Amino acid sequence: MKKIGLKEVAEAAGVSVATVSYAVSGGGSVSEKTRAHVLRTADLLGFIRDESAARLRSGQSRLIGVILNNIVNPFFSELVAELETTAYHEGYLTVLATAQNDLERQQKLIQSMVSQGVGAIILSPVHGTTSVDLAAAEQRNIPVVVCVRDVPESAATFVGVDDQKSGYLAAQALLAAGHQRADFIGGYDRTTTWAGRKRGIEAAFEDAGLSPEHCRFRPGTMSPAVVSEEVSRLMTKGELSDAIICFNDNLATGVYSAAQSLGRLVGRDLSVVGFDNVPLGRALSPGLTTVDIFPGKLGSISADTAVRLVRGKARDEGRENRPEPTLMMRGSIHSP
Amino acid sequence: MKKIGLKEVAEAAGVSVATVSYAVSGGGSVSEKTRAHVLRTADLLGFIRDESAARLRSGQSRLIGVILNNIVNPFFSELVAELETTAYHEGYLTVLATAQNDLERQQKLIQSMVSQGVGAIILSPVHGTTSVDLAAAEQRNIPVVVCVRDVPESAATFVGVDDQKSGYLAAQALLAAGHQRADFIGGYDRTTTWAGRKRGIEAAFEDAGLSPEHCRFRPGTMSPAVVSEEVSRLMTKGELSDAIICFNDNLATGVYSAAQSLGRLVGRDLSVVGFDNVPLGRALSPGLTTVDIFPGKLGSISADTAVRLVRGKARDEGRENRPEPTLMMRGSIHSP
DNA sequence: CTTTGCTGATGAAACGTTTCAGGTGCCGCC
DNA sequence: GGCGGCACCTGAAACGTTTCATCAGCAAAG
Repeated sequence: MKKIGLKEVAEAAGVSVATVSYAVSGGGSVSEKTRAHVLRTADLLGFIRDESAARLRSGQSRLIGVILNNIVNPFFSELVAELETTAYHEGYLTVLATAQNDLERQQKLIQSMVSQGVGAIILSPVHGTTSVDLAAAEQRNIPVVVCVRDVPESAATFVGVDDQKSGYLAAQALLAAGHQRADFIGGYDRTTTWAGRKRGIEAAFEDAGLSPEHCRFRPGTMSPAVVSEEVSRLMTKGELSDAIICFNDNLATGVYSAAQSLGRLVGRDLSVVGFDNVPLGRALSPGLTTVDIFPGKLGSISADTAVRLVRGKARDEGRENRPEPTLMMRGSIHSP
Repeated sequence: MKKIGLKEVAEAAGVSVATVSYAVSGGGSVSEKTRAHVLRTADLLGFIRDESAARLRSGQSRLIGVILNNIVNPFFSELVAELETTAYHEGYLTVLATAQNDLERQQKLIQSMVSQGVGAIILSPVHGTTSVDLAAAEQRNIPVVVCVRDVPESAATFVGVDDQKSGYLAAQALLAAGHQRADFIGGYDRTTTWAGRKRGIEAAFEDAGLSPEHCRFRPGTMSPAVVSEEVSRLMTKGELSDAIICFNDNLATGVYSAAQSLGRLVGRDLSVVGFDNVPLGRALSPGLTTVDIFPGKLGSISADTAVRLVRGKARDEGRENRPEPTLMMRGSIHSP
């Protein structure tokens, strides 16, 4: 079973290799008749174009690299799902990899992706990423789209929501219900996302005439299990307020299970609010009040931006269509 | 900023292109001294190997294709997460795409992946997939690993659990609690997975001395929202038993929210059991009793199998280490 | 009739690697 | 001193595609 390449098709169709190439890739000038004929023989023989060779020669890639921390978090599942779908419709395949909070691994992944010849990289950076970490890609003229978390002082295009506004909305929801204190649990404090939300929360407290000290900030984890353990511990020691802002919905499940095992009821004994608005939050009982940051939309915007950059369009367009964070009210907030 | 290839490194190091190639790829015979010298200059210049060219020439790929229906289902998130991690450690990158229950799309994806030159394809097939759908890959000698659901009459390696046993365990859990009837909700009846579980459930009823007719089979959806709607409808009409087997944990969340909106309590007024054992099930209250089929393990086994096949090892090894489905008891079952 | 221009088709040179078939030089052995 | 053998290195031919420069043919214009 010999491999079918342009050459084989050309022979069978009685034309030159160049003509076949133009016919299948739609370029050049080929008469309608020969084009049809070539295409017919091509898929008669089962011709499949070799993108490796095409990329080598033309430098154009139909591959987009995606690097993120952890795809198990439903926020990223949703993001990736939409990202992949829009990329597919634009004719691109996605190479997916997870960096798992490991800067060195992220580094290697960027290298590998460049090596594989992706046309662009969509990156949700590990905390601690700096602009020099993106150099490997940018040296080779591979555009980078930074996603969800920004990387400081980088010129790369950023796709994400206004974190400060998100934080403000979350805190405001609790304050409006009459809470005077809160705890902000989870996340990594070295990310721009965490820092932005913190500022927003503080601003909300100030606008309500309360010192920002009324909110305790407890970053450090992205694992629901750890949050659950931490909340249990703090709660039994009485060191926790009854208003909890979780860094994301996924972590909020940790609060729910801690509450359950201590016999407290979310929405009656304590208030919880999250970020992301993933489907999971609707399944919890009571439903989780959360700040919707439209994970799916972030995915499709990232993909769109990436393909625009691959195709060499201007860097700045599309920077404006960032979704607006929106409060999604459900039953997890009570009035003290 | 010119591109740095073997040639540039060769010039800078004062050796031939061939030597550089051998040095960076570890083959051939190169003295330790020159190898070290070459490697040093290589990363001084920031050399990054072009895998497209390498693949073109050698036919060896460091890419593994993964095609599944829907990555939003946490079962698949877990599977993909482990898959990607083990592939990474073996030196492979994964190209991820979703077929979204669309046979034609799956077809195109297989083509694209072959075209991109993946070394193997891991496929969780759309319902209705037959062995001819895999021809495009197998003609080009690209091994296919079929995952979770099998494709009938295919020679491809299969990685998945014993579905019949899983179904048996789920039903048995309900029967042991004293239930006499049940409803099996969700899933697609044309998949081997659904059919296997159905057989297992029927077997359990028979072993308990009950006619299999005591269980109603209601396949047709993979969406929690649809399940929720369906359960609400059937429940208010009184057409539903109080023992529900959900095709997977993700769908079970639909039952939870339906129950909540109708004022019924899972674990007191009705029993629910799922399949998969994803983290989500622990966050629900009460915790979801489920049949663990080890999504992560399935992912890593698939990856392992795929790289073994890429490297040309025998087809049959490793078929035996399939995980055993295991019942995971939590609070979602009551005794009527 | 010659020139110009245009359409459709082609030959051949890249792209960056791998890898085969040699080619040096050097050592040790008879 | 000649020779085989070894370790190390190199030139050059592929791999399958894109794409530039060219060309044949033909019609319209001069």
